[in-house]
Amino acid sequence: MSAKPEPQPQQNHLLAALSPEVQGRLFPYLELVPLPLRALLYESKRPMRHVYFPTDSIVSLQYVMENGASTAISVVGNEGLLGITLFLGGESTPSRSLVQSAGYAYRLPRLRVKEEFNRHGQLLMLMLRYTQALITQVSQTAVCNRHHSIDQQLCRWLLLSMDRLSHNHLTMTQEFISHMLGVRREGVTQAALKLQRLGVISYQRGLIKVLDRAKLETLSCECYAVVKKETDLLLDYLPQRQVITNTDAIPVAAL
Amino acid sequence: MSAKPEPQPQQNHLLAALSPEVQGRLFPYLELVPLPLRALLYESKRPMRHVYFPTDSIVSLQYVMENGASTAISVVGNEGLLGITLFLGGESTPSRSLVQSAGYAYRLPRLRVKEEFNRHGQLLMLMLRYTQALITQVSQTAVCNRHHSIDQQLCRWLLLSMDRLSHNHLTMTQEFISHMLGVRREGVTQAALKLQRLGVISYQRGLIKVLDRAKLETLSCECYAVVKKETDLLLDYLPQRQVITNTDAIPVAAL
DNA sequence: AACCCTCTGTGGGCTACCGCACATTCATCG
DNA sequence: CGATGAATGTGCGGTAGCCCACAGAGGGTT
Repeated sequence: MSAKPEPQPQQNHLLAALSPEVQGRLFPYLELVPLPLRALLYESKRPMRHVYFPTDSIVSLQYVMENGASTAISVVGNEGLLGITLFLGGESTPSRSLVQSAGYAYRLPRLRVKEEFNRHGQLLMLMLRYTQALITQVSQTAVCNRHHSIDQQLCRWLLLSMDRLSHNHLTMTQEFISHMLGVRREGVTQAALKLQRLGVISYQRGLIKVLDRAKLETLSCECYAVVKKETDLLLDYLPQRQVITNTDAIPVAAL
Repeated sequence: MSAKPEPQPQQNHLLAALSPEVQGRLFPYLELVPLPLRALLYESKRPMRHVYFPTDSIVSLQYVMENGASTAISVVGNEGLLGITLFLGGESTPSRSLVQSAGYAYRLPRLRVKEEFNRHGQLLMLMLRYTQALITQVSQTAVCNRHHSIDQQLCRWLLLSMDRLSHNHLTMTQEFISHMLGVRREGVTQAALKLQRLGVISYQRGLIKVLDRAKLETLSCECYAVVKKETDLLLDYLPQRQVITNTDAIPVAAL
């Protein structure tokens, strides 16, 4: 911990896209919190107290069923935030948020979020726009679950995770991935073996290294590209601060 | 058409939940449009021009893949609206909206929606709250696609559709349902046969009658109940107009 | 009445994935 | 340094859903 640089709020793309004025109001209330592997940010059906903005961590939204089986419906990293339910008007969701890659996040108490919302400005707009991207990801997960093989889904999962990290390795076991994809562990083993034999990845005991990202993309189903495109659109839309100056009206695009 | 009563805006639960004041502002701009079976409200990636509030029609949100295969990710009827993308800040989505049960909807031009949004009042709050319910439905579809049998999914689908109609019969062929669920037509035939033999439904050439709704619910997976509960929560939350009086601040629940 | 087209039912072979059981490898820790 | 437990590899039978081909069965039309 000694020499490791502390994450900055700007590492989160949404926080970075806010104008200096809004940043000035909000940043004093940001709290840096470490997110250890497998921590639960939100339990299913429990009230939420903060909105989280990951800097270098990855968090998965997971639906857990009655029999304990689960499926991840989206992956959130420094491109997004956790807690959209708070501003959508609910207190909780049927899903839970599980840390999939350890790191840090900044969090904002829900009261501060409420205050900022009542200004009807950038933060609201950003969160709405992000919600759009999230819906795309969840929808595409539904499609992928129906139509694509475990092999393809593993590629999609690896790519989505890689995009949210600054390095080319992931710390997660096959067992863990199987829970994320909602499939058997053995199925993941088979898929991972294929990828390793193709020289696309290498791994051992919970450490996965991506060796050939381009090939990984060709092996993935179209679902990854669709989600990536939406996420990139979001980023294109955000960082132009000079455009986002009106804090009185919500700039609903193209209306 | 002669004796058939014209649908009223209040048949849509969201429109009905608006205060008289907001209704007074918006209703003059509502346009009643017939939605014939299999009409497309929004094409994938095409700009949207209106927000639609179904009264007695049912519309499905569908994702279509490169090879033409498709899956419906949600069902929208008089409990909701179509076009959340417009206020989330996008111009289009990768999905399309297909009329699954003919009927009517009221629609509002996007400029009117924008105007009403800039008041930061009830309409925005309603749409946010509805978005929450929609996300739940999409997520649960993802889970269902992964974990449940065609039999169970057919039950879920029939129940979701029934809830949005005032009668107990559906006009849709097995072929059509198969496209909605993203499975083969023969798979739907098998599932439908089982339900018919159990006396739960009867059908012939595109007309399905639900005979034993209670049993249909027991045969369905938990996904239906989860979605139903969220939708009901939405309805509980909305119709108390006396509570929703502040049109200056967004009443973000529980913040 | 004959025809046609849509909708529904059925069968056979195939594959992906599941559930289960167990073997093997590797890192860590006493 | 050997033991222990977690992570990964493998095999086998079962099954749900796929693809393909085709056979009835109604309903509507001419």
